[in-house]
Amino acid sequence: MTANILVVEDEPAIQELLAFNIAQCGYRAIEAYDADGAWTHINHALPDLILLDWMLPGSSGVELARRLRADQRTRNIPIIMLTARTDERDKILGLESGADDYITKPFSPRELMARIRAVLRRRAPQMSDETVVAGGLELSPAMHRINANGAMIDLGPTEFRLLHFFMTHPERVYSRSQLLDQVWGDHVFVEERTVDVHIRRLRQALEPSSLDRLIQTVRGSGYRFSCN
Amino acid sequence: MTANILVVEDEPAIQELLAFNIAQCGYRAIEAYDADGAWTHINHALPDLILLDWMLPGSSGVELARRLRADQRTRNIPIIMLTARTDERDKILGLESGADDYITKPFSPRELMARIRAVLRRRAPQMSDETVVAGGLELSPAMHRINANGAMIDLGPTEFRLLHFFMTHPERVYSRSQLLDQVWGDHVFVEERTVDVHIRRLRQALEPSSLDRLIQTVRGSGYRFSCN
DNA sequence: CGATGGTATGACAGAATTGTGACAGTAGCA
DNA sequence: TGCTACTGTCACAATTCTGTCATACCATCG
Repeated sequence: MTANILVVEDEPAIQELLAFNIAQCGYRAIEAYDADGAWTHINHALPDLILLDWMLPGSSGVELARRLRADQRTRNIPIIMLTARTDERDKILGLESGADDYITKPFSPRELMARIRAVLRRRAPQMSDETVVAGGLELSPAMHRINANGAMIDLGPTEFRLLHFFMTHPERVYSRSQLLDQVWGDHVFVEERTVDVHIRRLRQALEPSSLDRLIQTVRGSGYRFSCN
Repeated sequence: MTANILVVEDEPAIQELLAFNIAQCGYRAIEAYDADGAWTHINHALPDLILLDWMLPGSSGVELARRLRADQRTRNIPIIMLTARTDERDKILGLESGADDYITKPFSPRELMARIRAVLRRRAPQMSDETVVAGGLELSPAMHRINANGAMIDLGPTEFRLLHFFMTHPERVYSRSQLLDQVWGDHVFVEERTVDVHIRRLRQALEPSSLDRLIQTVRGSGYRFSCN
């Protein structure tokens, strides 16, 4: 899973340092030098994480962070703020504006990478765009479409993610809490029984195609998507 | 399975609330009221998770966290920090000192338990997930499935655990009380005869594949799973 | 051969787990 | 702003699982 990290930083030297460390860790760094450049990149492809400098030419990093939080598409992208000062007020402002974490320059690359990993680990896994085929179903994340033996099936966002997870992890039993972690994200706090309800809704949607038995209950353990 | 959670909290009311919720979730709460008490418990038996209050009499929670991280034995025990303040700076400090997660009072028990589960799950991925093969049977804990010469066998939770134990401990006789300890857990109180009933149910499930003779009765001693 | 102690089996009620329909709050959208 | 669709939760129904008996069965031994 190579995550794309958008680095918004106007100083080339630091930009380069960050890019080097990020690449070292197996992630891909995308460079932006101001808020406008950042938006361009974001509109082109949503990054998995944004490393955002507090001081930017034009509009500040905090402002960009606010804009990111206001937009539905970018709302859930984690942000780590970078600042040159140790000014405490900056920390408060940065975190209030929606940043997930915060680090001051000069920082040790090791600490930064540790935080990046922590933030990435915490976020809900991203769904790839590849079409998945399993058990007579064809699911295309890009088009948000499901083809069941020629019939189209419409699902809500949650059921869609749930089915996508099952289709990419077939034949294996997942407990309710594992499903919550994988499909809802491990920072969400909902009742475990909520999973049951969504399983039911998913089965209900698959029923017209007689594919509802693909999702099996394993009493005492959880649920399983089985192609047999 | 039942994880021990050390709760380091000086306020009895909160201690009790935490203990109640932890017990509710099936974990065991161990109580400590200060850093020294915590060390005593830790030296006695390593907990699976530590719930640590930020404000403690004597040395602070952060200090205890640092000490835990410095010690080889306790380095890998996950820590969740509790704090009364909503000051984001504490969050930074807490995470820097080695905590795995962080929660502010007042917290919802549900959120706290969700985090506990998440942390425990991250740290301890399923242990014996490996497929076991013995006596013409193939048992996969991950899929919660049993393959008997191509035929799928469905078992209830108890029979599944029983068969899993037998397959991982073949050719040896176990008494009823040993089986109760190993399969049911050594804290439950059930009649020894109950084992007979579950043995029968297991044999019944294996019968269609003519594999019921794998489980042999040793009169006066117990039962044995034999591959011959 | 019958007595004896241990084991197998079928039935059953209570416990535990899961399925289901309803509902209110919320978020997205026009 | 109002409308629509989606979510999470609950209460209750339906199902399955468990532990315990009572009884039938069997090996062993006097």
